[in-house]
Amino acid sequence: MADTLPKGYEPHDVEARWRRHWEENKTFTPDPDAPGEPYSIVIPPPNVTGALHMGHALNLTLIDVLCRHARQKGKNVLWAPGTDHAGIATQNVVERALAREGKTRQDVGREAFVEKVWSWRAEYGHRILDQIGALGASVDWTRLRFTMDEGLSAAVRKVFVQLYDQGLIYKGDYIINWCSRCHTALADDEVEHEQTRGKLWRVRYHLADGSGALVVATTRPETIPGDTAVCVHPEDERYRHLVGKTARVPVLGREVPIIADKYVDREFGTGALKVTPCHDHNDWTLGKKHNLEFVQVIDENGVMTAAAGPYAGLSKQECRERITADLEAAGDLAGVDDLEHAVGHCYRCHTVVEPHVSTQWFVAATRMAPAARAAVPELTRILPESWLKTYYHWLDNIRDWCISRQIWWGHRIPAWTCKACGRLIVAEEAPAACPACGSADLAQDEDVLDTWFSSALWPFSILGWPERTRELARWYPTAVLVTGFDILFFWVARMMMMGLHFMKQAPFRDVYLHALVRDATGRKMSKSTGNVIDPLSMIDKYGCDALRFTLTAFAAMGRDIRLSEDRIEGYRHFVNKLWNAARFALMNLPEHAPRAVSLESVQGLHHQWILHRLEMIKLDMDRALAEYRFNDAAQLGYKFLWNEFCDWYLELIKPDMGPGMQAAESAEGVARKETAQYVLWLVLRELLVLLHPIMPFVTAEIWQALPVAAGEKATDIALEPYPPLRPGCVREAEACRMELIQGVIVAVRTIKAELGINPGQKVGLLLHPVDQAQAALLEENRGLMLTLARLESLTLGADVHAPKASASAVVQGCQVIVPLRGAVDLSSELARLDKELARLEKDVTGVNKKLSNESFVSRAPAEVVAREKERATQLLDAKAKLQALRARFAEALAEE
RNA sequence: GGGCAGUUAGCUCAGCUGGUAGAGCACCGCCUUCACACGGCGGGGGCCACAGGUUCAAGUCCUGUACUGCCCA
Repeated sequence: MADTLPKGYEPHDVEARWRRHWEENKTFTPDPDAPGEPYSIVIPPPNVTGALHMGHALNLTLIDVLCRHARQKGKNVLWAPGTDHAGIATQNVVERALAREGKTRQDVGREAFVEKVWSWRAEYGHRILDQIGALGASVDWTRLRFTMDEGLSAAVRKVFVQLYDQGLIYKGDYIINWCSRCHTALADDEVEHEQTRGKLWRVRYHLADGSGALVVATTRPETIPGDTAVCVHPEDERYRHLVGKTARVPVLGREVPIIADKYVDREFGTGALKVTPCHDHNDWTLGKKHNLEFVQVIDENGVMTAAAGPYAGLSKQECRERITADLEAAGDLAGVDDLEHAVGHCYRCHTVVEPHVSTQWFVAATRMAPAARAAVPELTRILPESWLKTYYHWLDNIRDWCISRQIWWGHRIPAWTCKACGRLIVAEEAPAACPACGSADLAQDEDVLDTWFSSALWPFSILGWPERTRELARWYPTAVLVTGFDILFFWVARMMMMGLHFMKQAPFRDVYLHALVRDATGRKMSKSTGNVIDPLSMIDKYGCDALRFTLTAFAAMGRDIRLSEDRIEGYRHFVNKLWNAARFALMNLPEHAPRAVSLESVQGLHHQWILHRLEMIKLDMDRALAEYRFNDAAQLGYKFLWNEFCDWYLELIKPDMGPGMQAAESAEGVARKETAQYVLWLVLRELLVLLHPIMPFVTAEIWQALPVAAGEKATDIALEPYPPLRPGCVREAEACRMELIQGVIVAVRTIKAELGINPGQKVGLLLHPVDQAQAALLEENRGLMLTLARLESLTLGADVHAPKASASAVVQGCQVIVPLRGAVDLSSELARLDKELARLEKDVTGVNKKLSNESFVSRAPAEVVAREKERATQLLDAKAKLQALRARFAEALAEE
């Protein structure tokens, strides 16, 4: 007997030990010059000061499954880890910490503040990395990157300068989304629209010539001072006569033109729109188009400007209240309605976003998008395909990307203005003097870049670009990007643009978008709802492998995952099952690896069967993972281990193993035992390798406990190749024969259970086989049935007849008869037979209906018809036999 | 308003290219069988949202309806 394992699997020590082993041995650090097809994945970099949440756990688990599987397939795998500086989010965290000391970032100053963020990062930055390790992620820690690293920052500057020189980055006035709390611009997709209950005010605008008025509808009366036009639909009969006239802005009295544009929705409100170019995106477009005046009435703090006249100095909210009161007093408020409408919020702090005109930097995304669009699906596949349309739609309607942020934490924009002559200088390094006038009095742009700007370079910047490194040559483009669909725009599309532009190759062959992890009732997990399930406490409680298996098993393409703690607990049982199967194996294996036997010619139906099943699983699991069907891969492993390997195979080999069982100490008995040991050892080993990508720790632990050849040392399962295929072990016929044996065993168990016979009580069994071949098969495998059905005797042959008082069943045409004695409730057997007969009857009717359908027989494929006919024959045979048995039994009952 | 998903057992979900509806959990019996009670054996439970259509055959393909969710405006 080999080493033994503790009775229950205890993940803590095991996980810690293997983590250390893999890190110390640099197991997952690949050599760029090593052979093997390159396979690389970049980590979606988490926020450097963040903490691991369930979304990360899902993402990392799926990537890890792919990477470990790719290694098994002999690929040269690089999984590069790293973190993101997360500009706004990190700055907010540090600002909050300052606020606790009663200070603002302005109090400490820019330089000191940035220092503070760096020390914050030094203190908390390792937390998320440690958590990635705790999840078992097989990343290459030697290639850890951070978006603010010197190398990556240099890449950012180089990209910025090149794009600027190519005219793809420009500076300009534009209406952007402004968060007055974060005090910064936000990109379009950083604004979250939420249905909000608001009001729709109907305000009367008098015509300047005094000839009347028109009523305009607005959700934001505080912007009235900024109005520079009133707009109606050109075909709107109600207003057509007014176009070209002039209206007075209520309260302020300023005159503005009445214009016509098809943009106006005639159905909405009154069909007349007030135009405030500085405070609404669509109005901005209208203002540009119609050459309107641009009047800014709200500043970047949300306070009314001098241009707002009597309302100057008020907050937006105060202004709204005052102005509506004033309108009412003047009799120009025509009405107020409730309205449900979408209001933009900052995705970081949830403050209502204000459209705001200012000078910002932009990437000409409109010009870079076409290449990113054209790359899909030819160069890059997006999976599930349902996201294709969304990707196209976004790129087709893209606006230029605002990349400047008025914060301090991030890559400072590499642009300087000469204070002497006003010349703008864009350069990778700070220039010493102005190239135009020679002045050394240069001021660097105060803004930093959008975090996603550096993230967009991630697939090549972390490989060393712009240096022409071996890593870059070897691992770009990457094999697949695995990420959540929520950052398809933020990140994926932008990496596509940048990768195509700078590398001339799309950054990934595949993009696999996984679902969001939700709570058991389908709600998004969030701290405010208090429904988060913390992955680390789950690992602590149930083990990492249980969590990973759960996430993998639920990762069906295109669907959200509803997670609850008891699911994880459930899969812990699975981990434990594997553990105990291994314990059983160890108790029955020799000290050293069992002597090999030829698997292709192995004797014993149960061995042939399990080897056949193993071949099927290898093929199916490989295919499932190649197609990102993670849930199928998990399911295959689960069912094979539990329902085939444990439930049947381990039970079937017990007679081969044990002393006192059939395996006598004869030469034949020894041979049987050795065969069983070898097949058990081999199947378990290969099964461990198959499960390893999903459950790295428990499989590693069991693997090193299994016996190896004398003089050899246990290897690391993480380095094991995918089990080789053995076409010679594929045996459909034997698998079908095994099903007969299993069917007989189940029939006996069912009879016992339903007639109230204790499962442990041994009974006699009579079998009347359908033919000679079946008889031989049953005879050969009588030992299996004796043990698993718990029989005291087994008689089989064509001359076997059922005693009147016996329970019975039919399996593959074979009559299964259990003579009854003692205190057995006979009526329940009659009920059981009737139920079985009814079931058969239903099936017979169904098949007959098909077969009697003329067009089915003539039109369906011949093989389908043949299969149905075969089925009909079998059903009728079974029915006839069962009816005869029932008749005999009924007689017995009558004689009682 | 536009787009995309989803609707299958009490719950959570699988069902790829149409051919006998599945799993896990929950439930009901029985079992301290020498790997595992985090276990074993057996069992009940579904007009596959609704209405049409294509087909010999539809959970699966098409059209429409009704809810639910997400994204975009």
